[in-house]
Amino acid sequence: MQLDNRKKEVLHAIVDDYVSTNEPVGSKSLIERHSFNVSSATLRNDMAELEHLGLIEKPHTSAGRIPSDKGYREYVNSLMTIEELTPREQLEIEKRIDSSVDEVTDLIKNATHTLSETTGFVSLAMSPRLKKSFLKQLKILMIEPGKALVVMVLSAGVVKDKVVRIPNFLNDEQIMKISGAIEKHLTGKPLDEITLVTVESAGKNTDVPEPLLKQVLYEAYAAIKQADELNIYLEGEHRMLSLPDFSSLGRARDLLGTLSDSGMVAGYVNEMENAARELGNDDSYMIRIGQEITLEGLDDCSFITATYNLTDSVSGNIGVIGPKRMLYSKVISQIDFVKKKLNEEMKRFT
Amino acid sequence: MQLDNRKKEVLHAIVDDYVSTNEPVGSKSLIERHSFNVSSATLRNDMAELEHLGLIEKPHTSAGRIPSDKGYREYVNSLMTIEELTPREQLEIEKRIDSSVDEVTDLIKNATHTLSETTGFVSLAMSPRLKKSFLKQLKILMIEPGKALVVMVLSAGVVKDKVVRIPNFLNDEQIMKISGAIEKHLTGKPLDEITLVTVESAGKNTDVPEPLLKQVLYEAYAAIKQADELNIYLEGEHRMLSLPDFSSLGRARDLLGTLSDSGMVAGYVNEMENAARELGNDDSYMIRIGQEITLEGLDDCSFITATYNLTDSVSGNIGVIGPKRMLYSKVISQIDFVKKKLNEEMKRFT
DNA sequence: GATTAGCACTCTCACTCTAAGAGTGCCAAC
DNA sequence: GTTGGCACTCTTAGAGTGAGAGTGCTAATC
Repeated sequence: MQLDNRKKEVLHAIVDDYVSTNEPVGSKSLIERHSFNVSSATLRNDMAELEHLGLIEKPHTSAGRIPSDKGYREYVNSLMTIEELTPREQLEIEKRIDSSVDEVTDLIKNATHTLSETTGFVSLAMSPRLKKSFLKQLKILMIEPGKALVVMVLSAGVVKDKVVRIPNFLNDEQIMKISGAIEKHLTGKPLDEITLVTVESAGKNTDVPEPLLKQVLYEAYAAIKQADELNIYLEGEHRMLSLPDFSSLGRARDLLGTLSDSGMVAGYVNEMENAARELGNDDSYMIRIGQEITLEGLDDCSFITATYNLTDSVSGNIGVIGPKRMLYSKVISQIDFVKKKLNEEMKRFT
Repeated sequence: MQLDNRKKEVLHAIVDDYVSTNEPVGSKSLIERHSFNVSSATLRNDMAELEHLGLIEKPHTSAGRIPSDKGYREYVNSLMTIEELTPREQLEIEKRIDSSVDEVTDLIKNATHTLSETTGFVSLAMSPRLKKSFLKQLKILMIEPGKALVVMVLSAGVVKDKVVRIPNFLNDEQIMKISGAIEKHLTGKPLDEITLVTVESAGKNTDVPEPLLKQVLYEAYAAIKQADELNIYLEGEHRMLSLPDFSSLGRARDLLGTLSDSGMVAGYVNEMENAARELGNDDSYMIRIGQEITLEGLDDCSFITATYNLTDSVSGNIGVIGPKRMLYSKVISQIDFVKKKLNEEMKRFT
């Protein structure tokens, strides 16, 4: 995209004005609001050119221009400058991040909440991808005949558990043996290297009768697999209803309908993460604008995420879904700052 | 409320027609749609009377009538007849209730989901009130120096845990001793009879140095208290946006805004439950209509809940928030049937 | 070649006006 | 107590209008 300097400034100004006023921007009001040292006719020529390039568009013939998805993309990639949050804003966020919680999950939920409150948009976070974390402890506790609890402590400081069914006849001692054997053989192994075969061979030399043993091992395996399932936390969906961008009930309905399927949103966040890795993206954030988002009903939204790290190899995402018409530089710094604080807090757990 | 038979029929018909058409009901259309053997002028007199009694109202001078909150209340209390679901509808619900889950929480979430899908409204469930359930097991597992996991098995078949901080110097053996002592003394005690004093006296004769011991006991106590905290599961908020009753964005915003504060909703459900108990209500459901609901933004809603039982003394609520203008008899049977299925499934856990 | 002033043209938006339609309340008669 | 009749009220949809904002084009100017 080769744009001369003035055209860049014009696009920049159009995005800024449109974001702040939510009105299509005309050549005259551009002149009024900014100090271009040319006439409105000249800007009209520039604007025609920008429209020709697909960076801005008109809602109708006699309206001003609004940025297209491509225009926002250009703005985000090349034009905007990201400013640090003011100390005051930073303090506001720091106050909200609760550093007294004892579980990583609570910390993440807390950060999600903070992000929704500060941006005023929908915020979301994925639970950490635990595939690369390894087992530090695994205990099977008898709850009652036929039922046991598998408790796992993972290297990333995360505790997971799952209630499982076991054969009725098994006693405490037998369960302890199996539990001990699994722990002994699998401690230190990353979750994604643990398969049903690994678990079965770990329990091999326990003197528990074969079919019973096998069932317990299977359940233990299922518990381990469940531990690395991804969760997503979404918050602040209702905030979208207060934005003029979603004053049409239809759009709002489509948007909230899509967001209610949290599994789908989680899948999309993963897709973004993977795409960024493949591209070797070195930005601290990922961004998708308007139609770039393949989820239904998010055409008028932008989706911004960042990656937090629990350990070097265990990470997750945190981000925001807001209207396309947002103050990108501000929102990006907010996400970035929350992520930074989250990373700091997470050191306590590992 | 003494109404002669025809007036009752008129109110019944107005509610029915308004619920199905979402249009104010006029005297003429009442005659057309129902076989009253009188003229529209007579109905107009009856309607004037019903309006005088505050049971129906006019949106404006020349519109038909719509039921008032009081009218709906009369309808629900005295006029409607609740019909059983058809076998087909029952099957639909049975298919959705997943009987393979191993944890009570999952079962409840599943029932909530089912209820939202079948009614098309917002559904909600409260976690069981565990105050009256008693401790069956309590184990403290060392996770790493300074950190432990308190695992509790409760009489109602529920497993709870909490990560807690403990003094760094404590070793596995000391923790086991404390854990054993607590379990020995508190097993069988209902949660609401366990106080900090009880826990402290339970751990008294452990030979662990005083200040360290005290901290662990306090954390164990905190874990027990956290176990009986109430959770609420809300689902299907976005469905309200598809209803004509919330086609005004303002109303929709207020409603979803209120629902986003799940703690507040949970408090309200508790209040309903307590009020019903005090009144010795023997209905299988509780219902609040329009302004009877003290939550902001729910003026156009009705709130219906039922009580499920995990054990004789451990119960929770499940219900629906929908528009006032709903098919009460149908929705009530749906809630009732889901509750019944839920109760049946819960027997597996206790 | 870039910039500008001027102007005709287009489209939206807010307003007003109007007629149709639905429903009511009341009165006098049955 | 019930009914037919009728004047009255209020909403809604549609049509028409003028103001306002903005554009694109042309011809002149720097």
